[in-house]
Amino acid sequence: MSLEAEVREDAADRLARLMGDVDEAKCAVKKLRSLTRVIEGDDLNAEVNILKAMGDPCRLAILKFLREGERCVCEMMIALNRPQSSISHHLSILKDAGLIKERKDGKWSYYRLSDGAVIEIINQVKLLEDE
Amino acid sequence: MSLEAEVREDAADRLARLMGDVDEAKCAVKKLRSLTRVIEGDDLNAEVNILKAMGDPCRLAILKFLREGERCVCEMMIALNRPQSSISHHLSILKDAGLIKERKDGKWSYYRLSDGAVIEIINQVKLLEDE
DNA sequence: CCGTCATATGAATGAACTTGGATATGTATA
DNA sequence: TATACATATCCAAGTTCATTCATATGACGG
Repeated sequence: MSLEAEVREDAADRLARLMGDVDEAKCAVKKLRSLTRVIEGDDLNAEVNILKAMGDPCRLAILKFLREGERCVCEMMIALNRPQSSISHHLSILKDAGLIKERKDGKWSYYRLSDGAVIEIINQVKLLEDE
Repeated sequence: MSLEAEVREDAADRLARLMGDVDEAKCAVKKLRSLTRVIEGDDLNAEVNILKAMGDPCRLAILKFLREGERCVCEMMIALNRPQSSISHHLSILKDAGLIKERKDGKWSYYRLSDGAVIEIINQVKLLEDE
């Protein structure tokens, strides 16, 4: 039996003891695992990447800064008061996560939010924080 | 001059050169810094904590699991197939961030989402991911 | 082409985080 | 009071991540 299955078995045993009735417990385990499948049906990793990308002070500040519209790197350096390599690094993480889009124009790179959902997430987080 | 101020000065010089006009650049810098103040006016740290708490595969799965309602630790162990110490550890992070609430009943601890905003954030993240 | 400029990338360091086993805490039951 | 149990906390090890200096890339102007 795989290690993973053992872990499950252990937990299932607990539940059986908890519920008293073994058959009932088996049924409950079945239901729980079907929920697992629903959760894992989403691409958890992609979603985690988005949240991880937003979960950094510098990057969240960048996103908030971009609510106003398109901006270039040197403006962010001033507004956020960080070295260029830091801003550039964080921008690439945000871009990889699909949160922002880039437009190159000569020497300059301009960035903007890729979707209104980003603003919506920021707003909901603020709602949560205010409670 | 503080290191921080030097960084700003450096970036401001860049902008001045970029815009050609020093006075115009000073004005632009002023505007950028006022935006900074707006961004930092929010409690960035609290917001980052919320996003960081959500940005982990196990914790996001827990939150999705709790969409269905109140659950105890042993159910999460089965559904997410993780050792008890891991589930417990992640629950405490989610609780500290204010994302979930706890109810103790005898030996058992039950957890639930603390606010509908959590579900809303998860939905918006999924929207972003699907694009 | 050559130097300058805006931005990206590489590399090294240190801090923060996840993980899981071991142990502690606190509750119920006999 | 002693035991079993659910959950929390501790600890050590491995991993990921942010930071920033140094360097590379690629575009513009002379």
